[in-house]
Amino acid sequence: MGIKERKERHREDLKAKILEAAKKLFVTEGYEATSIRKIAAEIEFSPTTIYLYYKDKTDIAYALHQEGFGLLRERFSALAYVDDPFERLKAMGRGYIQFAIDHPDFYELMFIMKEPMQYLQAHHPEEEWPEGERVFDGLIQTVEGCKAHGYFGSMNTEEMAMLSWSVVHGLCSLHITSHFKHIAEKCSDVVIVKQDTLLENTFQAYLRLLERFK
Amino acid sequence: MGIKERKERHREDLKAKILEAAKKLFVTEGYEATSIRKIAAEIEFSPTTIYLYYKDKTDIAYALHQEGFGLLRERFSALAYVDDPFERLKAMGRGYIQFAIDHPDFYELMFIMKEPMQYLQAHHPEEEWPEGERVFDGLIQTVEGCKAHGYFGSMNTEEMAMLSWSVVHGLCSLHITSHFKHIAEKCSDVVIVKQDTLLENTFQAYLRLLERFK
DNA sequence: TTGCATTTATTAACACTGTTAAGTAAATTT
DNA sequence: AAATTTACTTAACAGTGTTAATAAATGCAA
Repeated sequence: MGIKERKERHREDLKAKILEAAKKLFVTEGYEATSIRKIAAEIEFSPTTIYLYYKDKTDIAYALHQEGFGLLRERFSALAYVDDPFERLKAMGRGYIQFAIDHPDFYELMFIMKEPMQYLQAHHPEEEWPEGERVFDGLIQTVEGCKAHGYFGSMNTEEMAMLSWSVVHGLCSLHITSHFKHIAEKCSDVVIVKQDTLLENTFQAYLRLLERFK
Repeated sequence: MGIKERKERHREDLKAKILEAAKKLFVTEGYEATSIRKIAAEIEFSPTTIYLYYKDKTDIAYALHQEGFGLLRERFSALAYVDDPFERLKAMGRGYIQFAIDHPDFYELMFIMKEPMQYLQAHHPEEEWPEGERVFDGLIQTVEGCKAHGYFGSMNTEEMAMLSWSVVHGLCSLHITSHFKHIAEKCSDVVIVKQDTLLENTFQAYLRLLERFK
C-alpha cells in the first residue's frame, strides 16, 4: 500500500514548496506584500490551491513564525554549553538582540505581529504556543541557574525571566518599529552614535543592574 | 477679508470631523477595519473627499497617533506635582502600563505599529517625532532628578531612561500582542493568576532592582 | 447681475486583496 | 468499464487604498 504514502509525500512536498515560496517573498518583500496570489504564481499553481494546504493566510503566518523560532533556537543551541548561568543569560540577551537585528521581519512575525497568535487561538486553542514556551523554558532554567549561583537572591524566578525578556523585547521592538531612530538623536552624548550600540549600551546597563545582585 | 478665514475655519472643521469619524471607527473596530470608505460614509461624504484633507491613510494614522499622545500626556500631567523623582518614576511606569491596558488600540498605534512612523519619515523627514520626544524628555528629567537624589549613581541618564522605557514597553507590547497570555499559564505560581498582576509584578521586580541603587 | 475662475466634491475606474462556490479533469477504486 | 474520490482551476464576491477626470458650488471682477 505504497500509493497512499507516495501521495502523502507529494502532499507534504507541495505544502513545503508553498511555505518555501511564501518565505522567499516574505523575506524579500515583507509580510503584507506577500499575497496568496503571489505565492501561487511563484509555485505556478492557482491561488485557490494554497487553501487546500493552508487554512488561511494566518496559517501561513504561523508556519513562518515557526520557521523563525527554528532560526532563533539554532542561535541559542550554541549557548547550551556555556556553563556559567549568568554568562549564559548575558549571551542569550545579546543573541536575542542580534537575532532581531539580523532578521527583523522574522522577529516581527514572532514577537510583534498579532496574526500568528490569532491563528493559534482560533484554530488550536488547546495548544499553548509551544515555540514560545520552549524558548521561555530555556530562559527560566538559566535564571534558576543564576539563582543557584547566588544571583537575584530574593527575586521570583518567573518574574526575573519575564523582566529579562521584556527588557530585550522592548529594545528590539522599539528598534524595529523605528521608534528608537527618532529619539536616538537626542541621546547623542558623543558616545552614542550608532543605533545598534544604543541597544547594546542599554542592554549592558541592565546587566550592570543585575550584577549588583550577586 | 473674512471670507478666506471662514473658509479656512470650515476646512479645519471638516478635517476635524474626518478625524473624529476615523477615531470612532478606530476605537470600536480597530485600525485595519477603519477604511477610507467607512470614514467617508460616517461623515456622509464621498471617499475621495478624505484625500483633500489627508494625504493618505498613514496620514490619518499619524493624526490618531497624536490623539493618543494627547491622552497619555493628560495622564502624565497629574504626575508633574509628585516631588520625589523616584516616586514620580514609579508612577510614570504604572501610568504607562495602565494606559496600555485602558487603550490598547491607541497604544498599538503609538508604539507598536509602523504606519505612523512611516508617515513621519516619508512626509516630514526634518521633524523628529515631537510627540515621542516630549514624553521622553519628561522621562529624562525624572531620571535626572533621581540621580540628583542619589539614585543610579554611576549610570548614564539616557541609558537609564531608555532602559525604563524598554522595560515597560516590553511588558505592554507583549501583553497587547497576547504573547503573554500564552506563556502566563506556565507561571501559575499560585500567586500569579491574573495577567494584569503579572505585568504589575514584573514591573515591581524592576523597581526592586532600581531601589538597590539608592 | 452676469461671466469667468477657482475651489470643492463627486463619479468612475484601476489594480489590488483574502476567500469561497462551483466546475473540471485526472487518478483510483469498485 | 463505470463510479467515485482526489487534486486542481475558473469565476466570482466583497472588499481595500488610491487616482484621473468630471461636475457642482462658490467668490470675484466687469
